[in-house]
Amino acid sequence: MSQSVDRALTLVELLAEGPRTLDQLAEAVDVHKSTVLRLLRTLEAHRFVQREGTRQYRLGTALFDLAHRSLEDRDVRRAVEPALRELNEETGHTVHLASYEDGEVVYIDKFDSKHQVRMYSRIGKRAPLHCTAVAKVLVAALSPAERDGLVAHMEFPALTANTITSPEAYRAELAAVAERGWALDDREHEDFIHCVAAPIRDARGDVVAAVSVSVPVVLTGKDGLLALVPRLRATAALASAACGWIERKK
Amino acid sequence: MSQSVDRALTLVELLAEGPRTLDQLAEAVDVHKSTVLRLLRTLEAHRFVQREGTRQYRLGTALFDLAHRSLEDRDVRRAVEPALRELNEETGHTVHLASYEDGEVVYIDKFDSKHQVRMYSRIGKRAPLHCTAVAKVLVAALSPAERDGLVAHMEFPALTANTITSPEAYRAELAAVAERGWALDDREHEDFIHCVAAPIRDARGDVVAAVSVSVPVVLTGKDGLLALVPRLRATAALASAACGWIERKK
DNA sequence: ATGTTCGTTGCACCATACGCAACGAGGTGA
DNA sequence: TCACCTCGTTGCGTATGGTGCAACGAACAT
Repeated sequence: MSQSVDRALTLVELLAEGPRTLDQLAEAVDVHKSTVLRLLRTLEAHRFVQREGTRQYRLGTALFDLAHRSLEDRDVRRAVEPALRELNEETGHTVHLASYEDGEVVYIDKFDSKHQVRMYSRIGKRAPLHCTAVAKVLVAALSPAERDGLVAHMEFPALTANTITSPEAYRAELAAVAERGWALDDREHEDFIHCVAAPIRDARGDVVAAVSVSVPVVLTGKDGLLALVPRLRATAALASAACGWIERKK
Repeated sequence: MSQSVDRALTLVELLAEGPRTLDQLAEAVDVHKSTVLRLLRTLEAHRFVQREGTRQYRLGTALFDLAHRSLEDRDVRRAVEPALRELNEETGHTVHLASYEDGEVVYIDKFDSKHQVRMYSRIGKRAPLHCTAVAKVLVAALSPAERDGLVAHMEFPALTANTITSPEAYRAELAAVAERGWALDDREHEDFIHCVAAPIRDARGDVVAAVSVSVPVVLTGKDGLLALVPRLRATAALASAACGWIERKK
């Protein structure tokens, strides 16, 4: 561990709480102010901090650059893996991670159920848009224009008795999903399985993926499934945090 | 300048371009890999970088925290001042910065016209919602619910012959503003002045303020005013960048 | 004017960050 | 299976670079 780097980073963290003067910083990290000054100068040269007026330091603009640039090549799958694994281990049910790309919803990660009864799915598989919870979440998050274009060209084959089979009903469902922040697949895809899904957001608030829990009906009735929603949303929140999302108060 | 801090920050900047291995980093900054390892460990302890698998380093999540936290207490006015000042000096016209809070639009900064003909306004003054360009921009950016609530309780006194005097016309105007990304006040507030305004966004893309240019009609006709729009939008983009906004490609 | 509170500079010392070289783990090819 | 190669990791001795000190200077207040 490098002492000076450690101190410099501590300074940055302190400044995250608001602007500080040199003396305040020196006292907070318990280092001589001349030392703090040198560290700040180095940080300033890299635009990690900037001076405000003559006696105030604050965080610099490099942090925005860095945060955003790292987001771009950040692999969502890897970032959210721990959160999803935990959900899978805690509930024992199948957990899916899906993302939307070019008019399709694709499963990009999967954690198998620990129960005997499993469902078939695999990474890379395309999810039907009209009867899966993840697709509902992802489509509901699209821009109105893109969403309308997509829905206009969709087909609605009835896979079970509960499948949504009309664009109108689907649009209404999407609106409901967007409103409440999670989606339900109530045996709309397969007779013996139902799911709930929630969105994962990045630093900008854009929905970058959806996480779902799939449960065989024989194991858990609808009430039991809905009881999982808070746990699911907690996972989605954790996963979003790993992608840079910070919930904005008020 | 502190050598180790300097090197550590350089490492962070390198990692912003994508994940790297220890050797790559050592070579890039031209220091021994054992040294780089120690720096990375320190950075890792502060969550500035994180390991991906066993032989990949990438930026850590602390950067998101920091970037967002610094945004919150960041003073928009101070951040965008240089951009607005430049617009004012270049065009010579009055430039306003306004923000929305609790149902009101307030001028929070102002750069006076250099021409003889000035307009009256002051920092802290409330802008009429129905007939100013800044208000149109800010109200158009509200959530549908908040916007509807606001418009429902608005009054539409006719201040000039051009003032919008009905909720319906105002709603249509807001939609047009949202669509094209800037707003016009075509002598709707005062007979002898017209304005254009554009939104300023933060890192999350939320509209945090609006910048406007106000021009006396005697100086510049409507064509001349509209010719200022590209310049205005450039300023808004610059100001947004200072608030952390990064335009997303595609 | 006088005092106070900051940021800033030069300097001498020694802690600390450094490079080196050797080790170990994990992967690859024959 | 073994040998080889490529990385990350560790311990160590050294001198470089970071540190605290004390004095200076600027800005502001009394």
